[in-house]
Formats: sequence, structure tokens, C-alpha cells
Amino acid sequence: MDEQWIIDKIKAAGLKLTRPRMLVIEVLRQNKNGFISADEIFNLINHKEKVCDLTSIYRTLTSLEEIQLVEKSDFFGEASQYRLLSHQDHYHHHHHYFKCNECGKIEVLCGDCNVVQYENDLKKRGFSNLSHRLELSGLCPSCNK
Amino acid sequence: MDEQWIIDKIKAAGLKLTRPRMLVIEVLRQNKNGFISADEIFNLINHKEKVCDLTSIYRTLTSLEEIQLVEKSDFFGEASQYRLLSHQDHYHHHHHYFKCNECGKIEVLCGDCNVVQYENDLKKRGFSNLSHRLELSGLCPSCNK
DNA sequence: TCTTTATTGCAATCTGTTTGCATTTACCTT
DNA sequence: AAGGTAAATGCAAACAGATTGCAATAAAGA
Repeated sequence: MDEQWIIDKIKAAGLKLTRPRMLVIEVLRQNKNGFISADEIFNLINHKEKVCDLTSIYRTLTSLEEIQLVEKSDFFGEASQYRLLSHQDHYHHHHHYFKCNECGKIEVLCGDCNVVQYENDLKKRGFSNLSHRLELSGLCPSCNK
Repeated sequence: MDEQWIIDKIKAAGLKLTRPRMLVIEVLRQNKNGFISADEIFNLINHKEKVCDLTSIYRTLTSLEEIQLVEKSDFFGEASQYRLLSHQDHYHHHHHYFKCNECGKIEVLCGDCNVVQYENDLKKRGFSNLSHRLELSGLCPSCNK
């Protein structure tokens, strides 16, 4: 594992650099930009021999989410999916999601967010502290043939 | 129960007018425009004596969702919530949702949908069959004081 | 190396939901 | 109004995803 900033961030948060954590991070890194479930992480880590418990994976993911290294997505009531936030994500934090109905893959869409207009209208109606989540689905370019 | 169109719709779908179904619909009707979980429905129905099983409530909700009398919402990984679709909803079917972080209530927001622009951009990039779901959260007008 | 405290593995538990199956009920036919 | 049939029910068991308690272990500062 190279990415020093990840290690720095973990240490800065007062968390220990343990084996399960390193394994989880390594899997997340290899899954760059994609989402993956706790169970899938578990299977990838343990496919040769059992080296890490599922419980520890959940706990690791929760910790890493707390220090903003990981983002959790609950997409349409299915098992939660996780992804490693990139260095940039920390500063530019808002995303939209696309899930393909064919291959099931979840993509992060980086683009303009015109929902902000909508939020402004709501503020005028008395709402506050607004945040939102936009989830799209359909067919992704590769399944759309 | 008055609303004849509900009964008509159930019969038209070839479903029987059973007691559990009537009870569930009655609860949903009294909860007009709001979302409610299977468990809450169960408790409302059975608060005096047990007259209907939770299993039947789930099955009823599934059936009613299939014939588009009920809408299901999986909000941020919590228990699924359901609401009765109004007569109009059948014809004008797209909504956005707002969940208050304080009181937990989910509201249906009827308003313009400027996400359509965004979908058009995606179509140009090869995506198709797009649909979306917009979930907002924050403080609702009554909790925002 | 020693000590402390966080973290782990395991088993048990939980919540929300679904399934199998024998019994019951709505409702169509007569 | 009674009877037959397929659909719907209740109950118990199973399920999936996730969390918790606790004793054993391991990371990292002294």
C-alpha cells in the first residue's frame, strides 16, 4: 500500500493501523470509484483462507466512514455499499449516483447539480439545513446496446 | 370505507376483498399523504386485539404496490415505508421526498423536476431508460424554529 | 520489552422481511 | 342459499444484513 495520506488520516484520527483495516482499505483501493458491499469485501479478503471476520469489516467501515475516508450508500433498500473517498472528494464532497438495472453497477456521477435551485425554493417555504441525494437508474452505456 | 375507486381497482386486478386488505387500506387512508411502515400498520390494526398477522400486511402491501395502489419508499436504509397513492398520482406519477432530521416525517414534494435536464445530458453520454429518485433532508418548517 | 487501551474474533442477538404449508375464506356457480 | 375452488391467511421457521457483549489479542507509546 502506497497512498500515504490514507495512513496519515487514520493515525491523525487516533485509530490504530491494524491488519483488518489494512485489508479492507486495500480492497477498497482496488475497487477505485466503485461501490462494494461488506460481504463482497469479506469474500475478497478471505477467498484463500479466513484472515478477517465480517464483524471487523463492518466495524472498520463504520470507523472509516466516521473519519470521512469511506462513503456509505444505501441504494434502494439493498445491502449497503461502500467506497473509498478520494483525496479530492474531501474538498468537493457532493455526488450523484447511477445504478444500472442490467449489470447492477453503481457509478458516481460528477456533474453540475441543478437540485440547488430546488433547494432554494424550499428554503423560501420554511425548510432549512437542506441536503439531498439523487439516485438515477436505467441502462449504462455498456449495457445499452 | 367509502372510496369506491380503490375497491374497483382491487377487483379489476383480480384480487379478493379480504379483511386484512381492508384493514391495511383503512390505515393507509387515514395516513393520507404520509408514509408508514409495515410495523406501524400492524400496531395500529392490532392495538386492541390481534386481528391480522404481520405477514399478511407485508403481502397486502406487496400486492397493492403491484397494482399501483401503494408506493414503497426505502429511505436511507431504514425500514420500508408505504403510502396510498391518490387517484391523481396514477396519472401524474413522479415525486420527490423530503425527510425531516428532527421529527423523522417524510413528505411528498410536488414540484417541478429539473432533474430532467440532467437526464438529457446523460442520454447524450450513452445512458438510457433513465429514471430517478430525489430524496432531500433537513429541517421541515415546523421543526425549523 | 512492558503496559495500556483499542481492536479483534466469535457467538449470540437483532430487525425487517420472506417462505412453506396446512387451514380458512372470498366469491363464482348452481 | 349451499357448494366448490382457487386465492389468501396465520403461524412458525428461515432469511439477510447488521450489531453487540465479552474475553482474548495486538498496536503503539513509554
